[in-house]
This record gives sequence, structure tokens and C-alpha cells, in this order.
Amino acid sequence: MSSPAVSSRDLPHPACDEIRLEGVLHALSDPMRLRIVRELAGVTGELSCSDFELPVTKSTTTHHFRVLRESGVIRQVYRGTAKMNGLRRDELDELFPGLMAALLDAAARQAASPGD
Amino acid sequence: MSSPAVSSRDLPHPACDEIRLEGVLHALSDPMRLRIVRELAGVTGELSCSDFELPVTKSTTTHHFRVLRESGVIRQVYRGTAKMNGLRRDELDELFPGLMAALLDAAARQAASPGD
DNA sequence: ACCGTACTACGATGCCTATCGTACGAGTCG
DNA sequence: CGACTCGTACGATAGGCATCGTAGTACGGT
Repeated sequence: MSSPAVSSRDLPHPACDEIRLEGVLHALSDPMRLRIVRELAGVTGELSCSDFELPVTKSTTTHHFRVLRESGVIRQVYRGTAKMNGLRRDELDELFPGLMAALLDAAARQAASPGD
Repeated sequence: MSSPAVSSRDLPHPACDEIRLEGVLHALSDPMRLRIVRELAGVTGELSCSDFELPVTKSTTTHHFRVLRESGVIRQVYRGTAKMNGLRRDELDELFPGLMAALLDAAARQAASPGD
């Protein structure tokens, strides 16, 4: 099968009105998580956790994805053995218009700056 | 005297190219500091540390202002016994265009939302 | 010189968190 | 069923941090 069905085990996500700006900023203030979010923003579909090549162990990776999900930045769903991740872009844009765009642009600028 | 001179004791500030996005986000991910920044953004001039009425002790207030300064979000200068604080808005705008505007707008929306 | 105000320095405390390793559960494929 | 992959859970560890209280420094005014 090329596209396994969504598994029954689903994960808790905060509702839109439970997403706190402080939580989002805290989630993005970690270099590893900012990197994950930038990568997610750069593709159209979803990415599995193992699509990321991060310089940390799998346990730590799991931890970072959970922080992102619990802060409301990403949405996660099981598809087979894989756990697919997607930015909650639409919801965040409605909650905080222009914020994600400005953040992603800022991250891109910093990554392109000579100091990097 | 209505406007005492700037004191000789000056404080270390990061240069523009030393300001890290992660550091700025971390600084703003604390409710107390976000509140300080929002207040600073709402006035034209500078504010002394004691102009803020925060529900923490002065030691803790000092700590928060230092975090904001060391992350590059605010500029601090002694004027007499007072320590004046101002947003580094121009520099941040050049570094990360639109970021502060989006952040302040997001904070304002959250503060105006029913959940608050 | 003295006092009061504004802010700091330092130590303590309790909590949070980024990281790891190992052991385990869920699903897919042979 | 059995092997393999993906991701989780749990415990440990080390470091960071928000908070406080107390003692101290710098400056301005009397």
C-alpha cells in the first residue's frame, strides 16, 4: 500500500483558543525545533519524524516533536508506523496574522547571514 | 535638574550581528518579559525600571531586564539613579523586518481575546 | 555629611528541560 | 509467526532559570 490509513491511536492537540503566544515562542526558541519548523514550512505535504536528520538521538527528537505539538505549532498523526508532521499554518495565521511569515523570514535571514 | 546626564557606568549590549533569533524568542517567551516589551512599545520615549508595576520583587525585575538586554531586545542606560529602558526597534526591524510588528500584534490579539 | 531612592550582587531554592540509553509497543512485510 | 522499522515510555543526569531575600553600591538632594 502506498498510503496507509490513519491509525486509531491519535494524539492530543491544543485547540486554537488554547494556543498561547508564549508557548509558541518558547517552542521556537530552541534551535532544533526552529530547524524542524523551517524544514516543515519548506515542503507542501507532511514529513515523518524520520525524514529529519537531526544531530540528536531518537528519544530527544520525540521530545522536540511533542513540545511543538503541545504548543500548537504542528499537527501530528500516525500513518502506519510513521508519524506524519505538518505545520498548523492556517490556524496560526488566523490566530496571529503574519507571525509565522515574519518568524520564518527572520529565521531565513539569520541562516543566510555571514555569521552563519 | 529635569534630565540628569547619562552616567559613566554603561552596560554591555550585543551588537546587531550578535543578536540571535532564538535568543529574542526565548526572551519574549516569558509572560513577564513580554509584558515589559509590550509596555515599552506603547510609549514613545524610555521608561525606567521602576515605571513598571510587576507582580515580582525588584531582584526578579532586574533579572528580566537583563535577559531582555542581553538578548538584544532592549537598550538600557543609566540616567542618574534611574536605569532607562528602550526597545531596540530600529535595529530589530532591520535585522528581522516585520517581526516585532507581528509579535506585538499577536500579543495584543491574545490580550484582547475572550480567554484573557 | 547624611539620607533616601534606584538598582545590583549573591546565594538559595525548586522547577523545568535538553539530552541520553535502554526497554517496549504498534505496524508492515516476508 | 518472525523480523524489522518507527516511534514511545521511563529513568537518569546535568544544566538552566524564575523567584526570593538580604546586603550592598551609585547617585541625587538636603
